[in-house]
Amino acid sequence: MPPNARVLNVAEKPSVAKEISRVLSNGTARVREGATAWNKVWEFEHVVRGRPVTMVFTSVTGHLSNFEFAEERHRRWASVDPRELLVDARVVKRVPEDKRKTAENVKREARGCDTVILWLDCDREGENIAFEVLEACRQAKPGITALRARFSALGRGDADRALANLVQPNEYEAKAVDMRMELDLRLGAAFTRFNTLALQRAGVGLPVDDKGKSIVSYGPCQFPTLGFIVQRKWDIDAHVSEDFWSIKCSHAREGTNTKFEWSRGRLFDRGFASALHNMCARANVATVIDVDGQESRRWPPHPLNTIEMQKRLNRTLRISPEQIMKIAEDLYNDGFISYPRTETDKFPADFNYDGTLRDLHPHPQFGFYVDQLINGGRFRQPPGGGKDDKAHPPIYPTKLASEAQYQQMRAKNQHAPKVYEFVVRHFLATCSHPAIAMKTHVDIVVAGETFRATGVMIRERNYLDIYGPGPPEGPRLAPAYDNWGNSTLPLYTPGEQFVPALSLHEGQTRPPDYLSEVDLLSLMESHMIGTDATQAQHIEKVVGERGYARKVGDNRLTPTQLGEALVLAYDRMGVADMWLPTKRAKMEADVDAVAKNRLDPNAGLRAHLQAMLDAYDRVAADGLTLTTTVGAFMNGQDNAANGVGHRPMPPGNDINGNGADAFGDLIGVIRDTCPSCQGESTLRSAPGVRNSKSFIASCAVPHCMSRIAMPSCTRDIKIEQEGCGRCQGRLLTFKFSTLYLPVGYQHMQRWSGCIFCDAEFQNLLRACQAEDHPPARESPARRPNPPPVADGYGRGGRGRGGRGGAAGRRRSRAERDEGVGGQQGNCFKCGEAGHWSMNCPN
DNA sequence: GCAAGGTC
Repeated sequence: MPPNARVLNVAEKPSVAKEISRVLSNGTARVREGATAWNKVWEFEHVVRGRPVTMVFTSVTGHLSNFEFAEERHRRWASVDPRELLVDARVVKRVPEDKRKTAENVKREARGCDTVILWLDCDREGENIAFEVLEACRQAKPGITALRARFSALGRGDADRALANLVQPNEYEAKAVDMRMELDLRLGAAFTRFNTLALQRAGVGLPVDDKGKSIVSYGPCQFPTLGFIVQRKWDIDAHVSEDFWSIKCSHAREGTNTKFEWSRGRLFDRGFASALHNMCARANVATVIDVDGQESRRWPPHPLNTIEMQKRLNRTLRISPEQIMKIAEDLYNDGFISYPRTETDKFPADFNYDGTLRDLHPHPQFGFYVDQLINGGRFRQPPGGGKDDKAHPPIYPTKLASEAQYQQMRAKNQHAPKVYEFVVRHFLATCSHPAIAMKTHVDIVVAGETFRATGVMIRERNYLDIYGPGPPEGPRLAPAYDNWGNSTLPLYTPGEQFVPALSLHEGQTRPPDYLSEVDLLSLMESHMIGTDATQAQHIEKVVGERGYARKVGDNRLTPTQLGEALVLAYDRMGVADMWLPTKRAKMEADVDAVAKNRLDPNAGLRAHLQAMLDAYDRVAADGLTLTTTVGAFMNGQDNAANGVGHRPMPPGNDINGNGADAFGDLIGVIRDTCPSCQGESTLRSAPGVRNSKSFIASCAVPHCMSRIAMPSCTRDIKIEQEGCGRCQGRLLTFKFSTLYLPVGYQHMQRWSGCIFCDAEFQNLLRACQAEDHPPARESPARRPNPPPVADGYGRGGRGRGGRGGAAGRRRSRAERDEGVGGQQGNCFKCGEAGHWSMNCPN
C-alpha cells in the first residue's frame, strides 16, 4: 500500500497547531521539533475530503513578512528627502531576518506536501498571513494547492466543520491589510524622519533614549494616543470655573441623618436658586409623597480577557498595561495562569470548572470561598460576555501557587503575586452569584420642590465576598476590586410631614482630571486606535520610549513639553488631523472597504498617499513652526506651555481650508469680510449627538478669533437675504430647543438677528457656554467613559472631535439634573454613585 | 534611527 499523501497545515500560533492536532487526532498526534524552538511539527493520520492523508501540522508566529523600502538609499536617513518615502520610494514585502527560520520551517514541510490548509485566525490579519504563508509554500512547492480552514473555536466539532468546509483564501481581506501596512510604513517613516531631522538641524535639545538616540517619531496610532492626552490637558487649561447653587436637605430620625438630594441637582443662576431656597425655607415642611423599594442585583464580572485585566489591574495596582502584560506572560510561562493575550470573555462549553476550582481549594486565603462554591452550592456557571477570539479561552488560574512559589514570583516582580491573586479572585467571582440588595427611596416635596433619599440594604454579598474587601466575618481581602455599600433609611410613611433642615449650598465646577491609563485605553478602544494587542504598546511608546507624556499624581497622564509642543505644532501647521483620531478612522474605514471589495486597494492607496503628500507639503513648508514651537516649549518660553494666552486650538484650520468634509456641510456665506482676518465668514453644520446638528461660524484663516460655535440648543439656522445694517453680517433665523434654552431665554425659541453685533445673542451665547461647562467629577476613574459628543467649539459627532474631553462638553438635561460632581454624583435613576442614569446598570 | 500588526 502506498504511503498516504501528505497535507501541510499551518496555524497562526503554535498553541493552535497543537490544539487542532490534538482534537483531530484524538490525542494521538506525534510531535517533532521544527526549524525554530516555537514552531513544532505535529503529525497524524486523518481523512480530508474523503482521502486518507498524513496531516503535517505546524505554525508560524504571527506575520511572516513585513513591508520595507526596496532600495538601500531609501532605508538610509541621510541620503533621501523624506517626502520621497510617501510615494516615490518602492516598497516590497519580505520575510525579515528574525522570521527567516519560521519561513524555512514552513518551506521545508511544504516540499513533501501537495496541499496546504491554512488555519490562520479568522480575521483580516489572519487572511493576510495566509497569503504570506502561501507565498513561502509556493517558493518550495510551486504547484501546491491552498485551502483555507475557517474555524470559530478549537473544539473537535469546530475543527471537523472547518475541514468539511474548506474555502479559498480571501484575497480582498489580505489586500486590505497590505494597504494598511504600506500606508503605516510610508507615513511613519516620512514624518518620523522629517520631525527628527528638522528638530535636530534646528538645534532643538531633544530627549535621548537609552540607546543614545533622539527620535521624534510620528505614528498614525502614536499621535492620536498622544493627542488624547494633550487634548485633556487643554480641556483642563480651558476650564473656567462656574459658580453653582443647590439646596441641601436633610432630616434626623432614629439616630440617622438622612440626606435628600434635590431633583434639580444644581442651578447656575444664583437668583433663581436663592428664590427656590427661600420658598422652601418659608414653607419649612416636607411631605412624604412616595416610599418604594425594589430588589436590585449587582452582577459579577465576565470571564477575564486581556483588556479587562489591564484596566482592572491598572486601576488598583497602578502599574502600566505594558508591565501587567510582562508579569502575566511570566505567570503564564511558569504555568500559573492561562494564556494572557486573549479577547475572549466566555468560557467554552466544556470548560472544566470543577477541576480548576479543586486545584485552588487549598489556597490559604481564598480556599474558604472555593469551599463555598464547590461544597456550599454557591457555584454558578458564568454566562460570559460576547467576545471570542476563537483561539484562546479567558484568563484563569491554572495552578495553585505554593508559599515557596509565591516567594519566587515576588523575587521576579513585586507585583506578580497580586496579578496572580487577581486572576484567581476574578475567576472565583465569575463563578459566583450576583450580590442582591434591597434598594429603597423616599421622595419628599417641600414647597413644590422634590427631593429624594435612597438606601441600600445588602441581602446577599455572594461574589463580593471574594471580589470585594472580604466577607464581614473575615478574612479581609486586599485590594477590593468591587464593593457595594450599605446605607439604610429610617422608616417614612407616605403622607407624613416633618420639618427638614434646609440650606443653600454654593459650589464651583472643577476642571476634569488628567487622563488615567484606563481612560486612555477606553478612548483608544472607542476610536479604534490600535488593537487589543497593541494599545498597551502604543501607550508605552508615547509615555515611555518617546517621552511625549509622563505619569503624574495618582496614575494620571500628562503631556511632556515635547509632547504638547508636537501636537500644538501640528495643529498650528494646519494638519490637526495628524493628531486627531479621525485620520486613523478614515484609514480603517477604507481598509474595511477594500476587505469587502467595495474599494480598489490601489485607489485607496493613492487617495491616502495623496492626502499624506498634502500634509507633508504643509508641514515641510512650515517647518519653522515645528522647530520654533517645540524649541520654545523645550526652553519653557511658549506661553501656551503655561496656559497663558492660549486656548486649546480646535482643528480650525481645516474648517474652511479643506472644504465641506473638514467640518460638515457648508450652509452659506454669512459675512463677506471678517474684520479680524479679512476673509469670508461661513456657516457650516455637522452631525451632532442624538440626531442633533452642531453649527459653527468661521473664517478663512486658521484660528481666526472671530469664529463662533453656535449654542448647543440650536436646532436649525437659516441665512436670510437681508443684511444686518450695523455690520456686514447677514441676518440669521434660529430655531432653538425650548428644552435646552437656558433659564431666562425661553422667548428666543425662534429668533432672527445678527450674531456678530446683537447683544441679546451674545448674552445667550455666554449663558449657553456657562451651562455647557461641566461640573467637576468626584472620581473619574469610576465613571463610565463619556460618549463622544459635540464640544464647545462645535466639532460635533462621533469621530470628529468628540474625544471625551470634558471642558465644554455638552451634557443632557437629564445628566445635569443628576448633580454629577462636586460632593454629589449619584445616578438619578438608582441613586448610586459612580455612574449616570444613561449608563445605569440597575 | 522610522510604523503597526501579528506572536514567543
